[in-house]
Formats: sequence, C-alpha cells, structure tokens
Amino acid sequence: MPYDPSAFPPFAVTVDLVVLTVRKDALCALVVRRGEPPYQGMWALPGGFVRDDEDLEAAAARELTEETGLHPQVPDGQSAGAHLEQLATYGAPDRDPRMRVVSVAHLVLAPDLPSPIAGGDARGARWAPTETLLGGADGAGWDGERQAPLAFDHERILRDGVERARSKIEYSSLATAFCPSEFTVGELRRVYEAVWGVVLDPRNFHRKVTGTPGFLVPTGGTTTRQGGRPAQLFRAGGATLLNPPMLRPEV
Amino acid sequence: MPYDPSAFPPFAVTVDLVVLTVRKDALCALVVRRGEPPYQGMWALPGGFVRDDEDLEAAAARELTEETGLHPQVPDGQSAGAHLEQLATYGAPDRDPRMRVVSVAHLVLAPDLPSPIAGGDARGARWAPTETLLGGADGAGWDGERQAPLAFDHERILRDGVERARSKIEYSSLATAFCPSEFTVGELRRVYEAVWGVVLDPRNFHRKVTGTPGFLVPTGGTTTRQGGRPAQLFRAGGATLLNPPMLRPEV
DNA sequence: AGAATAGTGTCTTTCAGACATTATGAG
DNA sequence: CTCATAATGTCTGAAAGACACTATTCT
Repeated sequence: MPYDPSAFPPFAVTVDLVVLTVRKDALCALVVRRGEPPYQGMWALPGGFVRDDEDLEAAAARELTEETGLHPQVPDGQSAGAHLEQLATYGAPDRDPRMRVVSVAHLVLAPDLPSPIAGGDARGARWAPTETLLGGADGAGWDGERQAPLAFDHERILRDGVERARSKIEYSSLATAFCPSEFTVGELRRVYEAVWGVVLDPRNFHRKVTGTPGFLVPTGGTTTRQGGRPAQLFRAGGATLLNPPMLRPEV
Repeated sequence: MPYDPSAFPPFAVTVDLVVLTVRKDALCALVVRRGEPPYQGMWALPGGFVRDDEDLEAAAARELTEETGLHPQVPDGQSAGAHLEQLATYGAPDRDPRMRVVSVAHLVLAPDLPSPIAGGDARGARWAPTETLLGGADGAGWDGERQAPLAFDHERILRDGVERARSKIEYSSLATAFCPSEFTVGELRRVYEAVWGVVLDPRNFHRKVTGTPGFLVPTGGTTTRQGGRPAQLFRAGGATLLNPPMLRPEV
C-alpha cells in the first residue's frame, strides 16, 4: 500500500466541545441552537472547523473562548480556568449529510459561570442537565421530560464525555475543576454527588479528601454560604492523581 | 462563526496503530520501515489513509489485518482476536512536512504471534521492545542501546499508547488480550510484570485474580509448558471491569 | 536429590463503610 | 431554641502486602 499523499480523500476536520458544569446540584452541558440546516433549530454541541494552521487543542481552546469566555486552565491555581482535554474522534462516513467530516471531540470541565454564559455568543446557548439531554439509557429510569435529541451524533459524544468525567473524578483531582477557586469540602462533595448521581456520606468523604496529601490546601478562610456552621475554604492542591482513588458507590 | 462547509480547509486523515504484545517478558510494539520520504528508512508505526467511505475503526481494523493478519476481537471468547480501541488524535500543523495530516491513533493489544508476523507485509516489519523505542523518559534510567527515533510524532503516540495500556490493565481484564486463548495464572502475571516493568508476588497475584469473579474461567486442563508443577489453564471470563482494581506497585 | 514453578494459608496493616457526637452560625 | 451544616471520632469488615509452607513435575 504505497503512501501516496496526492491521492488522499479530502476531509473536513472539526472540533466539538462537551462543556460540563455543575449547576444547582445537577450535571449540565452547554448546548447551542443550530441556525442553519442540517438539523436547523435543534440543539447541538458547540464546535467548529479547525483552521488551516491551527493545532487541534488550539482550535478547541478558541471555540471554548468564543462560546463561553472561558480560557483553558493555566496552572497558576488562581484563575477560574477550565480543564480541557481531548475526548475522542468521531468519523462515521454519514455523520454529516453534507460531506465527510471528522470531529475531534474535547471535554471541558468548568466551574458554574455567572449567569447566562458570559462572553459567549448570546445566540441561543444554554446549560441543560445531561439527564435531560440523554435519554433513559443514561442513568437507569429517568422519567423527566425528554428533550428533543441532539443534532448529528452529538448525543453519543455527550454520553462519552459524561462517562469520561464520571470515571476521571474517581482517580484524579479533576472534580475541583467544577468548583470556584476557593470552595468547601461540602461543595466538593456535592460535585461528586451531582456527577455520579449518588449520595455520599459527608463524614467519610471529609476524611477521605482531607486525608489525601496534596488534594486540598486550606486557605485559612471560612464561609457560611451554605448555611450552618462555617466551613473551611480550600484550594486545589498540586496532586493530580488520587491514590487510592475515590470510590464510586455500587449501583 | 457561520458554518460554511464550502470553505473548509482540506485535511488528510490517517489511522496509525500502536500494536503491543508481550514477547520474551518484554512489552513490544510493531514497527515498519519506511520505504519513501519523508523519514525514508526510519521505523514508524503502521498506518495509512482512511478511505472515502470507511469508518475510522474500520480503517484501523483493515490496517491491522494488512500488517499482521490479526482480526479485531469478536466476543466469542475463542479466536485469537486482538483488542482494538481508539487511542487519541494527533494533528499538529507541522507533523507531516508534505501536507496537513490528522492521524487517529488506535491501540491494539495482541497475543504473541507465531514468529515473524504471519500474514503481514513482510516488507520490513518487526517487533521492538518499547523500552528500546522510547528514550530514557519512559521508565527511569534505561541504559540499553537507544534505537534511532521513530518517524513523525510516532514516539509521542507510542508513549501515549504504552501509558494507556499500563493504566487500562489496572482496572480492566484487558491483560488477557496479551495471552493466548488458554493461559495460566503465571503467564498472566508475567504479562503484568512485562507491561508495568515490575515484579509481583506470585501468591498475592494468584489470590487476587482467582478471587475476582468473572475474571478467569478454569478450562479444566493443565500445562507444564513453563516447567515445574502443572498449572491450571484458564480462559478470560466475561468480566471486563476489575473492581477493586489490580494495584500497580509504587515506584 | 535438586531445581523450578504452582497453589494454599497466615498475620498485619491500611482503609472504606456505617454511624455517634460535638461545634458553630442563621433565623 | 431550633435547624442546618461542618468537623471529629469509633468500630468493623474487606482486602492488600509480606512471607511460610506444601505440591508436582522434570532433569
């Protein structure tokens, strides 16, 4: 099979974004309304073409900024940067009816943003609970209203992104990417509960996260924004891998 | 940013394969010698263009069969099929000097094949220990001979593939993909030792794998192909996820 | 007999799960 | 005072790490 670069089939390459956040104790994804055919008027994941001289990750970061005003995390531990990583690539021949398009999906984990979507294209973008976007096959019996399905194969991509997020927070400290720069143990626990859709024991959770070296760094401050006794504030520590991992309860 | 399919930059899309196996207690990767520029004469990962009407996974499976004669696993638990999964996508603008190429890398875990590479393009393909292909940055101080670097960004791809394999056998039963259809506990342990580059306690390992439901199914047969006391033969069970996981020793 | 590998058992430590109790601030 | 949440502590059981011992075959 000779390597003949002049005889390759031409592809379009796009990046699609699965942008996840936790709002009101629910895992939500960013979706935009399509203004043109195909799938006009339907909700879809944000995304766009990779430019001629642009790296894949750079294209994903550019789309993220255009849609949300967020910037990918810089490791200064301060800014409300979002976590960005490549998710997977989707290239079924018929996934776009117009032409052959290969989409490199990326996963973004972001803290809850101040209202609509600051800095984003106001043009019909919104946060929707993943439980609503994904049919019943997501988490057992879901009986809420089923939203119209997403455009293209975006439901499949979203499902893969949610699954990646769920498994990654088990063995990494990435759950902190859903929190503001300073947060309490209880807020972090509610992130785990929202992403996994379970209830965790607050005492065991506290012991686990405060006992894992490098996971959380106390800032010295306290807050009562959740009501009740003032809680210590923490920042994400330097550790990225959790060993031993946080265990997701069975069933 | 209007979605204008007529104004997209054209890309070539390829699949590259990280095909791993365990030979003589070493983790090895399949590499082929390049017959043309660029990087003529250097070793590279096998791969090729995705065809016009071909899914990404189908392209990877086709390349795998062309190069090795292997077929991706069918879940009949019998055939010596290989495990195939998507790894990641690489698309730096300058990764191929001729044109803009996006490569969707796939990871293949295969049992040790009967000599050279049956059914493959005989044209200069060989198994090379990953330790030799990857410089020192792989596993601490490696003092063996350093092989000439791989073409393109294939060293980076190979490194990512090896890392994926190392972490996946922790929490899945995928290590059995490196074994023939029937194998002993000791042979499976040597797979873990080769992939992780560590020494495991045979007694604790035996307790762990035989005590995990669905991991191994005894076939009733025994073998003495390793010398010593005859060992029971097993086949891979239905379980795919290991819970709790197999723990990789520190350091 | 000696070497090599397989298989079982025991002790200890670590850690998750279950649950009680006290602490602190808001209304 | 009551309520809500935070924080610490105790007991128990599951499982990993370390290591001793027996079993079976080959040379």
